[in-house]
Amino acid sequence: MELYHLRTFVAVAEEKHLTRAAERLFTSQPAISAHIKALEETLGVTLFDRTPKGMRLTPVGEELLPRARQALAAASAVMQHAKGLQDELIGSVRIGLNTDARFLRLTALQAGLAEHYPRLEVAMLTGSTGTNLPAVRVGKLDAAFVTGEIDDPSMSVCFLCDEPLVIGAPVSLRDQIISTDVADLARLPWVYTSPDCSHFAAMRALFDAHCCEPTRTLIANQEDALVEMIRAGVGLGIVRAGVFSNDDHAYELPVALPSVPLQFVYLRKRENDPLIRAVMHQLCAVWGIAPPADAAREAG
Amino acid sequence: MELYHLRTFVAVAEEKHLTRAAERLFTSQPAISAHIKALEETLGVTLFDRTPKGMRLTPVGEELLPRARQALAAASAVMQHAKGLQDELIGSVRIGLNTDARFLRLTALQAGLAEHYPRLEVAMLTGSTGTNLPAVRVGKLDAAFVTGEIDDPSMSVCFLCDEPLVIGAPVSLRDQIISTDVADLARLPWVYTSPDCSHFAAMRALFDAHCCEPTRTLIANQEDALVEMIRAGVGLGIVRAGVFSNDDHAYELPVALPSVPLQFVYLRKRENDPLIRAVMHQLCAVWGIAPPADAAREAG
DNA sequence: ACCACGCCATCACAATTTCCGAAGACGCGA
DNA sequence: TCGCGTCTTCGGAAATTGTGATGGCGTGGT
Repeated sequence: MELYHLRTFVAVAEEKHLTRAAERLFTSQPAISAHIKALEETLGVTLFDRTPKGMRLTPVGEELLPRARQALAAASAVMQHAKGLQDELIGSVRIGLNTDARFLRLTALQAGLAEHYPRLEVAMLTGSTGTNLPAVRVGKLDAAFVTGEIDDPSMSVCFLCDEPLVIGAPVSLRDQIISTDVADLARLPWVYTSPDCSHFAAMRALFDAHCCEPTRTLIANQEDALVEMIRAGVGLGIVRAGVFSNDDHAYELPVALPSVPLQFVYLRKRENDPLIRAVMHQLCAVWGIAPPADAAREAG
Repeated sequence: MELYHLRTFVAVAEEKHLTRAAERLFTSQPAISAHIKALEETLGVTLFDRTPKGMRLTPVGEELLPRARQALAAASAVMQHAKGLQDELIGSVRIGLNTDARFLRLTALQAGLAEHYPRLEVAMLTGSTGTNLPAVRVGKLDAAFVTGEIDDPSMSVCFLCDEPLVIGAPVSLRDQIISTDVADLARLPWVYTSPDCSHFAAMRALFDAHCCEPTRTLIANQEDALVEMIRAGVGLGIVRAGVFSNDDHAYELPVALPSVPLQFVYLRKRENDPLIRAVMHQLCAVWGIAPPADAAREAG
């Protein structure tokens, strides 16, 4: 028994004629006849009395008709519900962060996602470039903010902005900072970032260029931990410009540093995933950049 | 969308593998794959995430699954209900009577029908042979008791018993009944049956044989009316033997009359109608006669 | 690092089902 | 009695569905 049997059953019951039911269902009358016959055989009951005037429901058919309607309605409900879910994103998306929410414009992103996909649960998970990348690779994250050049063909990378770096210094060490010469600074205590952080590369470049090695004091792989260490006076460190504005405990040294790109990454194979598309769409709107074109052509 | 799509959907959702779902549904894995693909296309949503380990429901699929189950259950309810109605007779059957209920053994017939077909509504409609036959012909009755020979090829006739006839006379006329000679009796007042009643034929035969004509007094086409007329002293009449046993107002004259057959008739073209079959089966049980064999061979 | 395994998607072709148009059977009404 | 409208049946065509083989892909064991 299939749905078309029931559809035909109901149509014939309502039209009381095979011919009219056939017209209503845009098919031929023999087809309708066969449907009814097959249905009657599988059900083992007679649904209609055949009269010269048409088809009249038997008491059994009368009794089965509302159930058939119910089944059709239930099937229709599936389709209806699916239509409602058509372009709806439901479930959750996990986005890895690598720095503070304001700089990443998270409230705007969250607002855009919430507005367009009210049933999408958005999880913003703090981390760092170093932890975000593998998390995205293994699927623990759907996408993530990272800094620095990403050289991974399995990743799609979306450039957001250049992030200027500065050397941050605690106020408590101001007395010991007599010059902004890198070699001098290297002798002071430093808070290291972890090697998988892009700031680490910037730091290496800086000291290598001046042929010196900083004093290692502490390694922090979370940016806010790093910032707190600097503010607490543990040592100098490389941070994004602006984190110490109007800060009583730390300030920026006027040393030119290269900037690193802030980027948004996700698995390339998911670039056509509606979830990713939606997040990217909102993200690009927030950052004022063009969303990635329909990337089907480079999917192979 | 058809039911098999939903069946496959549910099976895959439960088995989490196309392969296993295919085994469960006794078909091949590509077929299952096609079902899911087609369903996803008609619904416009993605139901499963394809993983190397199998199929995992998406949140959308998760949401649609119970509705799909509901639709399948509704369809299954149709079949279930139909199975229950399989050999059940529902609706009503109209049986025409031509004499009193006890003689027709109606309580036994009613009991048998009620026991085997509790949902069958049985209507016993009083009438006479003359009114019952056309009523059966035009479908106002499904079957009827009649007396006398029936010569109608469109009718199936089932002989039940021979019905002995007697001349009934009112006690109030006893004084005027000096002999049982028919010619003498003919001079007394008579209550006629209508010409379409088999008793009428018996009456005609009786008087024709004795070359006399009875005095017509009143015509009654209902047997109980006839009986009442006789008891009220209106005149003599031909009735079934036994109706006046222990009756204070009328009695039977010892005049030999031919008997007429009591029969049960229905439209021959309905002889395979389950309703007719059921009634005949019960009727024959009550009357202790063999039910008509599967009459398919003489249906043409 | 490699290979074997299990998973699903796709393909071409076969089997089945469904569908159609025509013809037949039947009862009704003119 | 004939015409009309109904449903049923029939043969062949069309569409759908199912099958087995093949390939891509990721995983886990060696």
